[in-house]
Amino acid sequence: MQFSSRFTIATHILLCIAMFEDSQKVTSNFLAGSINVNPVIIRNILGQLSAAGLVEIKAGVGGAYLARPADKITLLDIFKAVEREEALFHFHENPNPQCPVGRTIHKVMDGKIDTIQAAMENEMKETTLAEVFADTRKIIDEE
Amino acid sequence: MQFSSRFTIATHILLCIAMFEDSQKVTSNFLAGSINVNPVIIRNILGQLSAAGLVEIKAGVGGAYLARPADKITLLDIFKAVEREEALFHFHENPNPQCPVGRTIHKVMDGKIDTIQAAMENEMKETTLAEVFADTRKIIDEE
DNA sequence: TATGGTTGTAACCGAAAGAGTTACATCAAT
DNA sequence: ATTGATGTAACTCTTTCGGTTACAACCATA
Repeated sequence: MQFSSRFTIATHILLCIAMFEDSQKVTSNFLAGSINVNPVIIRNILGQLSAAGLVEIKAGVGGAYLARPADKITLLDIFKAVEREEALFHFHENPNPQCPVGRTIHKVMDGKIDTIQAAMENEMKETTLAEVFADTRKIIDEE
Repeated sequence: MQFSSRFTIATHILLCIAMFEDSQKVTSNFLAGSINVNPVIIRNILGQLSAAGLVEIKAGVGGAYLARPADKITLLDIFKAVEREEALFHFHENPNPQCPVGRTIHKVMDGKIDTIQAAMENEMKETTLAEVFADTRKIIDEE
């Protein structure tokens, strides 16, 4: 299993907006060109980012803008905006209650799974879009 | 996206083996009864656990046994045994190299993604089968 | 107010993977 | 040889992702 590419595409979108929103209108077609996917995919992800309050989109006239400063957007915000809301692990639903292991497995494992998921999310919370943007800017300036 | 239920099923399998291997022959049919899925699914996962060196299976006569002590098996061992080997995040493949963001996004994000994945795996490494087994035993004894 | 560039979405398609099942060859102790 | 297991191939069904076309709705502005 893998997370969908929506997370990296969404990050790419936000970086492009941060980089270009002051100098030009950032449309789904413009983003599609940079990311190299179909504009509809961009519009769908952009819609998710908008619903999550990370970007503002000008309907009709076009263009996407950050809805709050880049240092107030973490990778976890991006991740939660584009990944379906659900538990990280799919638990087998119907263990046999007549087996001692079967009727206790959920009690024992649910907490472990939560801890594992929390470890991942805490790590994502550590990095902001502003940091990623600074890294990007640095590499570009060194070229 | 979600991890498949193979991880929780595999953990369930190993707990059953730890619980019952001394008192009875633990076959795929027995396990299928406790987990409440088709025996073929058990055999496939058991095969993965065997390939990873976590269990030994007696062909012909039948029965599965832990290949090493439960305190030497971590949740990460189980996870890696049953999940396809690959990166956690699916990165969009072909960002446009003519866009400054497009040509730097991999350099910037690859490391972040590795760190996130490592955070999850480190957390999984913290818990052993022996601990999960002890928790299970404790709940059963309190019933 | 008509135009034109955008966004928002519905409706598809194909590929891949998970979950489940049946069927059967193979194995090894008795 | 029999018997109860395992190993595995083959198939179905469902869901999701990634991709695409098509088109309605939107709105600044000419």
